[in-house]
Amino acid sequence: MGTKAHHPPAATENRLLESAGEVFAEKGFRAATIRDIIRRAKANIAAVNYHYGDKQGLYTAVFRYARQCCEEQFPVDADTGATPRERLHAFVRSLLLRILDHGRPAWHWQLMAREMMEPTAALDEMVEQSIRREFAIIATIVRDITRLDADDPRIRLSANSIIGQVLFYRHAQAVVHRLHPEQEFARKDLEELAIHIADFSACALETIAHRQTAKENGKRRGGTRERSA
Amino acid sequence: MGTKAHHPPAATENRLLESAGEVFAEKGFRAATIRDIIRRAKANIAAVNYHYGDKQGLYTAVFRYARQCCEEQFPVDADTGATPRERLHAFVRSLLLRILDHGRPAWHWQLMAREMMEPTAALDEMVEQSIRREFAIIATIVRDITRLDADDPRIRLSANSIIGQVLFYRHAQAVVHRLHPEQEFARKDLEELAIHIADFSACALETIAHRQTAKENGKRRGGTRERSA
DNA sequence: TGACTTTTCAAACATGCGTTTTAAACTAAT
DNA sequence: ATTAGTTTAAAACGCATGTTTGAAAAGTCA
Repeated sequence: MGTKAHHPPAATENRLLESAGEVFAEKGFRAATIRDIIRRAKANIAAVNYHYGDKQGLYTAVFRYARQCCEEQFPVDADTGATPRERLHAFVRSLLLRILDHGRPAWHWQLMAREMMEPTAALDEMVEQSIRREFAIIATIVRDITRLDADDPRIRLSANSIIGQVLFYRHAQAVVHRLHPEQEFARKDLEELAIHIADFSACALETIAHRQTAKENGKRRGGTRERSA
Repeated sequence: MGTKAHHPPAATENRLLESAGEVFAEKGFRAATIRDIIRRAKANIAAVNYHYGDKQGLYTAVFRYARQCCEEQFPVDADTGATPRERLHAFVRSLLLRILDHGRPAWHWQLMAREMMEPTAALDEMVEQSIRREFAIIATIVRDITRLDADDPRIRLSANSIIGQVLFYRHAQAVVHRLHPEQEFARKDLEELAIHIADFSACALETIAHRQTAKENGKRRGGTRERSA
């Protein structure tokens, strides 16, 4: 009851979700004001309470809306590319573009970044329904390149390393801009950035892979682990 | 006028800075309330306006205080270790411990992480007086390992990759915990983590270095750049 | 059209916030 | 002890915010 009975409308609800997404992403949950949201949405102030109960209800609705948009716009391209190295590049590129591309749903990932830093209940839902799946994909790629055992902790660590390199440009964007003002992140720059991160990571993973095969070849010779520094 | 004329006191000011640091780090500037701060500091509500003018003044004071504490507690250990690889490990370890160690000034880096995401004027000061110097250090290490030209963009990109791997565990801490609840970040785990990140990065950098020397040896043969995928 | 539901609207309410004010308590020098 | 200067204390002010209210408007179906 309430959410049906009209096909063309729901326009206010959509405008509300879009505006709320922008404002929540820009200001954060607390600093965002309902009055600002409804002004952008050209709606009345009581609309948010009528449709979503209260501010928190609107917030969680925005989150569901964002995830839904993200998924239909960027289907998880797990099998793009034949070689593991190509799949690594595809993964990095996809994540990087989603995070930084100045395209339409620009606020989705800004919201997610906020949640990562200051988690609410919305983050749990997001982890279980999106992030865990993505992590499994990159973990598989890492495993294919390194040929490590599935439960080797280095797989998890390496996957974190790769994701961390990408997310850096979202979380520390302000610092990067201040540190290197000349660097602008147009589409072309993002492509080069994706190539670097994928290459950087692939080099590391392949070295680990070589160690692994070397150890397997000389199994009997020694049980000690090699170290770096 | 006002900040002298008493040696033993200034106790309220210090308690105010400590409490404010905690609260600002936990809640963010906007969500933090003066009443919460002065309650923890066991001070009167007018104290913050008397000593720092207003809430914003307290915030910037807290930032200066945090940077000062950080610097005297963790002097930049640029020359620790002989080989570039050892220096890389020392750098990563130092940054990782500062960011995640549950030691005393726990809120300093949480504050910084907030500033990175939602920059105010305080970030500019921080970039110029701390971050830029740290970035130069890691850039030098990268250059020593790869032997790239000082102005090669790959140096900047690789430095970002290294820092990104470390900062990931601060910025996405909530996600990491939800994804792998079994992983706890005690001191021992942090040491292992530092070894992984340093090793992962060193492997990547050394592969880049090998490419570089190979290219220098066969200079005349071709001007095309090698690509990854 | 006319009863009925759903949505929009403007105004008011209650609360928590940063800030100001006024005075009291304390400290130290004369 | 008196005085001047500094710090603390409690109460109040003004304002912006989330939320509620009650009625008007729009839409739906007979």
